[in-house]
Amino acid sequence: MRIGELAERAGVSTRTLRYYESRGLLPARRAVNGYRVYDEEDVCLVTQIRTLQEFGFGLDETRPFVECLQAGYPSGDSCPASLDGYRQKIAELDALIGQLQSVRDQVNTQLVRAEAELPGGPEPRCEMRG
Amino acid sequence: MRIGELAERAGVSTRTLRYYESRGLLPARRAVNGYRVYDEEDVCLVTQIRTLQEFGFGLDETRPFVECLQAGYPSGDSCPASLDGYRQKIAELDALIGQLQSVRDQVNTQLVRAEAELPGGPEPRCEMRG
DNA sequence: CTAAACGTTGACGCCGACGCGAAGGAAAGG
DNA sequence: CCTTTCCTTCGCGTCGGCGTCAACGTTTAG
Repeated sequence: MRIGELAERAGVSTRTLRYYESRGLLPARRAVNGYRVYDEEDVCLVTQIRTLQEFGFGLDETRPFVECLQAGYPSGDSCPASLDGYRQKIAELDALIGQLQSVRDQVNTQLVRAEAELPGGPEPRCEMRG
Repeated sequence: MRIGELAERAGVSTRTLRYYESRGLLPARRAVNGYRVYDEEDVCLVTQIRTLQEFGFGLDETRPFVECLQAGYPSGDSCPASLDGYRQKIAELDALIGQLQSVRDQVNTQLVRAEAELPGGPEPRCEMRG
């Protein structure tokens, strides 16, 4: 299988595949003419990467999963390092969600206050209410 | 007041102020020697921008607030357009938080499944379980 | 034989909000 | 006069994950 077929089967662009290779994920054998050659497992590998990307994983963060597959395990999350990757991402998401919730509440507070002040008079000019 | 003083009083870099000017926010009068000249209101203006930035507003999204202040209103959110800015940002935050919650749950599901499979046998090789 | 459809490497573009450095003018103090 | 500090504009670098040429070689179908 060459890069075009892999790209189509994995639902990504050839540019993406070459980029993955340049980043050290997805190594490729080469044919005599220099063309990259892939096998069935590489489809899984790329699919794994894509799924994690949708979960917000950066390419570097997919590495444990990729290495797990390359080591011959049945799925990318068959290794402890991958599970840690999941746990860390969950922690990051929780932290981020918490921050966003906090910001959301602050903005909402500002909105409510501003709505209450609108009908009122001129109010003090140029206040630092952050 | 020149750019250095404004920068210090507003807690930003001079580079940032020049950038704001280049983006059409924070216009500056010029002294005969070409130096930028600011007044007290500009401190409020920059402070307003900074606060919104902390809320995740892009520079363009701060424009209604800035124009509101420039129009002479007591605070950046004294105008209807600013309130709409708040509302839209809240909506964006809610949407984002919802997506992140969804992703978090999906990752957690994967984690639980993978943890359950780890102790088990070899399992099918190279599955597309996303 | 030729054109189309693949493949290769290399390198610039994008987005946002600046950081950072160059090369120079201007003001203030000793 | 000299030094320091401030100011000016210009323009590249950053980060991630590619998109999009360019310029060229290979394979395949007609």
